Amino acid sequence: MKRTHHCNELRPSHAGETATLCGWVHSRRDLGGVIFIDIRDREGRTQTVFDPSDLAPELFALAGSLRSECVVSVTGKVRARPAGTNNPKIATGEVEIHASSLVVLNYAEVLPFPVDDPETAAKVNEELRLQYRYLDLRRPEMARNLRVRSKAATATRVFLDEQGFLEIETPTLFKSTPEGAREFVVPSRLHPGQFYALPQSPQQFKQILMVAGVERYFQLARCYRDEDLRADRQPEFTQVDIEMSFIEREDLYSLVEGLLKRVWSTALGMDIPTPFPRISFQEALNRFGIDKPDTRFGMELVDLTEDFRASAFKVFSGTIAQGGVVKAINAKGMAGATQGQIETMTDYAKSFGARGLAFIKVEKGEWKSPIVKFFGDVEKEALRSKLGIEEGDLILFAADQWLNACEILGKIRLYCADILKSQGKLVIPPNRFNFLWVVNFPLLSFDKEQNRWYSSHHPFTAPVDDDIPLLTTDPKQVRGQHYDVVVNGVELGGGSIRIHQPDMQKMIFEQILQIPSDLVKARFGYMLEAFRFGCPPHGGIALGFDRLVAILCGTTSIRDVIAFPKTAKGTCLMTDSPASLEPKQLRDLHLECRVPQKD
RNA sequence: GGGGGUGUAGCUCAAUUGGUUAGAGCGCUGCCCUGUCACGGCAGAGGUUACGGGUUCGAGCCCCGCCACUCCCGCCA
Repeated sequence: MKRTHHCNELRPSHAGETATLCGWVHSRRDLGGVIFIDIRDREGRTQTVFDPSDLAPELFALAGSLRSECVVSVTGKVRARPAGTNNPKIATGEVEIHASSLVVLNYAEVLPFPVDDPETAAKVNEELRLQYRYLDLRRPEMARNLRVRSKAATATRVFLDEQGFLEIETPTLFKSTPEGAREFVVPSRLHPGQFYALPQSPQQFKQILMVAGVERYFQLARCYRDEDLRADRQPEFTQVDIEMSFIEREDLYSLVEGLLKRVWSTALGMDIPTPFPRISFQEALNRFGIDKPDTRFGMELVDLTEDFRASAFKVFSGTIAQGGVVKAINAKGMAGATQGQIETMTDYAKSFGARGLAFIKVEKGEWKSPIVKFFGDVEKEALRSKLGIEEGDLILFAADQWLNACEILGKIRLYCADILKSQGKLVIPPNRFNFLWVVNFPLLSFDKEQNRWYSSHHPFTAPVDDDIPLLTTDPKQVRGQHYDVVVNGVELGGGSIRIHQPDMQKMIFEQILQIPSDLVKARFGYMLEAFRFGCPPHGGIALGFDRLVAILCGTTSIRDVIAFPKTAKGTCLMTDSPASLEPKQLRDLHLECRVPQKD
């Protein structure tokens, strides 16, 4: 049975050699007199031929009894195929194995769905694919995704090792830190009534490792968040977690640029240009209406506030008088938008608290709009020149406070792009990767309901040095030393330079975030204490590894790049988890369930 | 927690306004076939229309409930 070659290896130069292939029956073509069986393994597939004229009848019958996905070992002489019978579709298409022996290592029952035909298999209900994940993963596209993931992980480790980083594991049994994401909780048998929590990220450990003098740490860290799922969010996911001492922001940018350059080159053979453009949070919102802009297409937001400050159209001028702004985008080629599409966009606007959505359709040389009659000639001319209005355009307006107006149009911009893509009017090459850094986020945001400030990112983020005096006088204006790396409108990761002075950290916790002193001590006391014993300045980043691999693989769902993902309700259809416990297990854990146990 | 979509043969899908025995392709089973590679030909089996109620002379289709999958909002420091 010993395998001599894999199924993507044999070429005409091997003719005359005896070879043994092991793998799955990909397809069987029984012509009555001669049987062709394609053997598939992880690398590819190779045709074998069973010819009754030189085979024992039992062996020929055995070949005839095979069906799809049986596991076999076939031995025979490699030979060039007869003239005119080459198969140019596969790499081994010029040769075949003239079988002299066949061992059936295992039979396969009829499969619940086909794995041999990519077009059919790709359309199979995901529920079924998840239930029989081991079959789904046999499909070449899924096998390729696993391989890309492995390549990306290895490239990451090699690159960071070259850069002097140590890979260090941190605990997955941690404790609850109620800020941030909801946590998965693990009961303790040895400590009745006490619980571990699975970490939402190794944030605190990696900072402690800097205090420990590690200087350069990384980990492909599994993280856990008990929040609702999305196509790009799973309850357990993997981060490339990085932390470095004695650095400033620029040091980290160039490290991550080098890392991503290496990953793209290893996984896709592509050179991505570095350094990445930098854009401030302010500019990202002003131009794209979102803090993770997709810059692969234009349709940028245009500010019209000054043009409408004195407008007769009170909806605009009134908003401006109250400190708001008027902005617009030009969705080129969307004048034919349907009533339903306009309504969807209006609903977006309303979900942000706007009263409605103003628009102009430019059709047959006319500006069709419920509001254009309120505009003066100067205003119309400003629109025409600033927005570059032409036949077939759809202009969409937002008049609101700055952030709201930006976010409304940002949402609509992406919606319009999707429509234009589906109509073929906007074409984005699949190998286009627009990386950029978004920087200078506000350190703090205000929670109106609770009447207090909270960290935009997390409470360990250092303020920009120049803004430190503003912490007590004008917190809103304080910029954080936080950065996000974005590609094609996807937030790939984020991080920051951390606070390394214990006094500053304590001040942020207690005075700015208004966390009571005793709570700070209970939750973060060990950290503040650590900082007092010689903490180097440090910073880091966490990259969403699943998202990164999904982008490399050209898919929008990270389920396609995770071997055994959870469903949208957080269950595993293959293993049927989560599941109930035996009463004894509950007793051992000192737990009582108030919900009837499902079997 | 909220909103949208889907659920019909093993798989992918169809089924006019609520109307006869729920169809097709692939797969599967049997027979035939010595150069196929989406092999081909002939024949055949296969259905609790997710599930539970209701309306109706009659429900795959309409109504109510429920389950699963999925997308989005909230949520994800």
